[in-house]
Order: sequence, then C-alpha cells, then structure tokens
Amino acid sequence: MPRKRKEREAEQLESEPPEAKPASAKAKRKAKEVEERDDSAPALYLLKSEPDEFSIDDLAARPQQTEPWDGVRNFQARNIMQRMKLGDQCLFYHSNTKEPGVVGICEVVKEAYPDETALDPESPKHDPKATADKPRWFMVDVKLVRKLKRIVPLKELKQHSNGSLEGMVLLSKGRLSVQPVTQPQWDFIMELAEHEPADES
DNA sequence: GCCAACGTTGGC
DNA sequence: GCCAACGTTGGC
Repeated sequence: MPRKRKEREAEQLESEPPEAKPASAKAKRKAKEVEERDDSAPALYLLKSEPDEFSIDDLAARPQQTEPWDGVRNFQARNIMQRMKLGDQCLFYHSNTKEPGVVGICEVVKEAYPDETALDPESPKHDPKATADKPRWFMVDVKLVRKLKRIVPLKELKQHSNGSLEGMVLLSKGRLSVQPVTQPQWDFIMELAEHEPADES
C-alpha cells in the first residue's frame, strides 16, 4: 500500500525530533545546527497568541507568571517547540488583534511535554488522533520575563524587512505560530522597544 | 468582514 | 503521488 507523500511527511514531522533515524539531508543539516549551537546562550523564539484568548497581561496575572503554552496544532510549530530548552527566551507576540506586535519576553521553564488538551474530548482543542501513548501534540511552560516598554508593532517591524530584520520568519512565514528568532533580530527589536517609534511620514 | 496565504485531507 | 477542495490563520 503506497503511502501518500503528504501523510508520510506529516508523520516524519511527527516522529521528529529527536534521535537518529535514517536521516535526510534536511535532518543532517538540522543536527549540525543543534551541534553548533552555543549552549551557553539561550536560543531565541517568537510565540504568537491572540490577546483575546491569552495576552501578555494574562500571563503577568498568572500565579508564578507561568503558563503552559498549549493548543499548538501545527507540525512545524510543534517541532520547533520540542527543541526548546530551559532558559530559552521567547518574544511574546500579539496576533489577530487591532495592533499586532511584539509586547514582551518570556522564558521556557518546562521543556516539551504532552499537551493534554489534545487528549481531552471536552476540549475545543481535542484531537482524536492523539492518544496517551502517542500524544501527538506538545507544549512547554513559559514564564514572564518582562513586558516591553512599548509594543513594537508588526507595521514597524515590516519597515525593516529589507534591513535589520531581513529574513525574519514573522515577515515571510506570517502564519507560523512558533518561530525561531536570530540574535541580531532579537537585539534590534529590543532596541526598537527602547525608543519612541520612528516618524512614519 | 474580507481575503490571501498556506496547511491538511481525501479522491482518483 | 498529484492536486482540488477545504479549513485556518491572521493582517487589513
């Protein structure tokens, strides 16, 4: 029975990471990236949330200012999340709202573990394909580090899409809800947050 | 509310 | 294995 390609790809994504499998060129590249990663520095990411659902202020109001990042239902996003390590830093991004943009920083305080909302038939996020044995979806816990002095709006980030933020995933793969961020991109956004927005006219 | 972009599903 | 149809995301 020939496997459907998309299905195979999805399963590949599902069973990744970690640990060795035959290893495509892509997988090797990824392994090399991990190997070369400087373990002394936390990795950097961006997490999207719709503030109507869960905002940076909701995170700030939580006990311990900590929350499980549940509900991710995209393989690529999940795989990125599964690579997160304790202490990795994440930009908190407000999406699907009046003023979308980066609003704060949070930190990984618990590495990937099964997302129980996928297993719960009562949950709107329930996934019938998820089982206790093969949970399929994972989440991390994040803790608020700080809110930024001001929101750095998407509109403003876009103004630098051919400059300091060239190649930023947010600007090319707009829909991915968990994304890697590079150190220069991170630093630049921090810099933006410290200053008043540049005059747009 | 509209719609473009993109991921997923399923027929063949 | 291709691709059309469908669903979701998210900016505007």
